[in-house]
Amino acid sequence: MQKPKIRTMEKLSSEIGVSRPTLSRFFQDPTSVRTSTRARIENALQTVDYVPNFFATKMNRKSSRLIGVIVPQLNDLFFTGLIEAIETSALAADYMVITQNSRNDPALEAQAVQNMVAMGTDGVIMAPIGEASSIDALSRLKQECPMVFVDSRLQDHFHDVDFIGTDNQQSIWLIVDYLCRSGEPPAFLSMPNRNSNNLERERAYTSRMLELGHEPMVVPPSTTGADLEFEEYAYRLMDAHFSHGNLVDQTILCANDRLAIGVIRAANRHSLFGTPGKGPSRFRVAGHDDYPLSSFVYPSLTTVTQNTHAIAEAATGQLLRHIRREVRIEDAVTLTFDAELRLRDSA
Amino acid sequence: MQKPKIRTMEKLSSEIGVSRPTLSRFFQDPTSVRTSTRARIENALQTVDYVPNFFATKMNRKSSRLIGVIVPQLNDLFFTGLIEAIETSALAADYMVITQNSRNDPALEAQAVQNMVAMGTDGVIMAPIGEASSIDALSRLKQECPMVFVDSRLQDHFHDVDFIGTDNQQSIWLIVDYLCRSGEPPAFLSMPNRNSNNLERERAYTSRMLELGHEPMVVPPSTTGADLEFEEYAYRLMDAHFSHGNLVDQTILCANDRLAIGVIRAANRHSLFGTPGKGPSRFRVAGHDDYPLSSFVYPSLTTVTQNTHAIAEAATGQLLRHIRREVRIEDAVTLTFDAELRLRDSA
DNA sequence: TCTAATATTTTACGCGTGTTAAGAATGGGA
DNA sequence: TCCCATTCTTAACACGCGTAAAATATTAGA
Repeated sequence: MQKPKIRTMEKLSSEIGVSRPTLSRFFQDPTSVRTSTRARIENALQTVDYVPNFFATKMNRKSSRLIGVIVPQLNDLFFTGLIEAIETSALAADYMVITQNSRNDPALEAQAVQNMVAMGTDGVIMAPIGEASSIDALSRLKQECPMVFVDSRLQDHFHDVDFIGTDNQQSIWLIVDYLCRSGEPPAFLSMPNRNSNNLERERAYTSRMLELGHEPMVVPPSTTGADLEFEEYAYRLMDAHFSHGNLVDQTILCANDRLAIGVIRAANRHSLFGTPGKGPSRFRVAGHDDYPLSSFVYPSLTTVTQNTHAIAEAATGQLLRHIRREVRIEDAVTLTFDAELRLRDSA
Repeated sequence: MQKPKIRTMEKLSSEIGVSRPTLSRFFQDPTSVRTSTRARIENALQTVDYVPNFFATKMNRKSSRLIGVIVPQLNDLFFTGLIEAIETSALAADYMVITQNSRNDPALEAQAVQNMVAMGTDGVIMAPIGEASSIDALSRLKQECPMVFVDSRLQDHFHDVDFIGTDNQQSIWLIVDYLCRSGEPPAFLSMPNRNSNNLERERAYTSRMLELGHEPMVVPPSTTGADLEFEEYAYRLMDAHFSHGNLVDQTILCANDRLAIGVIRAANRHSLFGTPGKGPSRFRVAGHDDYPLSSFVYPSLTTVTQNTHAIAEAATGQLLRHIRREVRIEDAVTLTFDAELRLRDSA
């Protein structure tokens, strides 16, 4: 019942009766050997247990056929969606994906980068932590293999690195305009951490509000709780405000949907979405990203979409072009996808 | 500004003036070389760019110091939480974690398993797809290195493999008892796919209902939509029921929180949670798992906890004991954690 | 200053596969 | 049947580092 285990290609070759180099070529590309030989090998493989040693195959090779993906956290469905989509594209191009989680820790991010270098990845797709990222580690990676930023970018460095993400100005203007024409001009709630999305969205909010003749109002971020999940952070912050009667008539535009989900919970706790007999409420919330669960909260969240799938595909495509040297590094590309309005019930 | 790049330990050794084997020992354990030598090496490393080749270091070594983790999907915060916790424990024991996503596809799962064998992982923690899992691939893995099942187990095989998860009988009884004593006995909504959790929970529900003298009622699963996310699946299914006036007075116990979140959306759409002026509603929902977002939906979800952190730690600990041969394979362990009730507003 | 213990170097081989070059075998078409 | 283009075998080297044994250097203690 147990198939005999063969541990090296050498033994396998003597077992089958073909030479080792032929086997080597077979495993890299089965069509590169004659049909009859291939059949012989494939038949033999049915009867034995043999798996080529991963490390040995990657050792003496010009290309590792490995693509690295580094994300700042895994407990976020935006990033997991991104990873899955990247994997799909990469697999289609016959690349294996190695994922590393930097956990919002610059040291871990640097470590992840070093692992990529050590594994000789052909390219890396990276969602950087933000301004805390180690410039040193990233520049080392950059000169080692092609890389592409997704989701967020580093503000003052790496202008020669591609970026694929959402056009925050377009998306924020879209939602700000909608909110302003449908009710009270919104206040803005930003993320506790500082990455480019946060800054760009806040800036876009402020400038658009001014253009529309409204006074921008940014909810002061809490100094504590930066280690919390977004939902919990926003919940606590807004719960405190509501408890003091602050912001209860406001429209709140959140830097992302996960914050908005926390705000909605706080608002529900304080019955801000209309108490029976007290007439329609004026409190509204809107988000940004179209998080997978945004349509499941109550009231369902009005937001603007972030096209995870398109971003992942574009990032992988651009990286592959770099790997194939079909594009020069000098021509750094910034590819952003337009957001669409998702009108639901929260605003 | 650019540090000179050294690509091999050989060159680095001649650069620094220590022998290569000494360097090799230094990288494996800095304390294994003399303090003065270590200082010399560490100083030199400041001035050059060198990172040991990952593959070469793993090649000729008895232990790869790699732990594999295979999950059936990434777009689920339960699994991402599990992965993060496993990584924490593994990192503390100086192991690196390689994660693979089987995407609920038996072929991909088999491929993932094969990758683990190819990389010579010292052990694998695996959340199997379920009954569709490839028995062949898994048994090959089992005889190659220690493995541990988490979350779900394979019903009719691998009784000699450890399992760490939640005690479904205890958890379901807990929630069934609560629901029965606080209102109408619940109906049961199960997952579209078939893994051990699904079956165990449904069985526990049925048996407990009978014990309590109630008629069990399992909502017939939809034949379509098995490829949907749980929330969407449950939403569509229940929306159809509610549209026909079915189940609108029921208490629904869901096999997991993600289903419950979909049910809540459907219920909200049909105003099942009490319309102003129509008196309190009888419709209730409860879930299972305490999904990170369950307290953020409205009404917040009553559920039973699944202790992700404890499961991850126990699984890693058990795997490490196997790796260190501190425990024999014959003594397969089933370690389950008791659930606790999380009473919220939905039931 | 000498000895013993410890630390390091030298030397050598091994890991499993990629890769190349030269020659041998094979197969298809004229 | 013969020739040529494929395909294969053989042989050898390469990859970057782990590891072991023996030789040498360093250090501590007397």
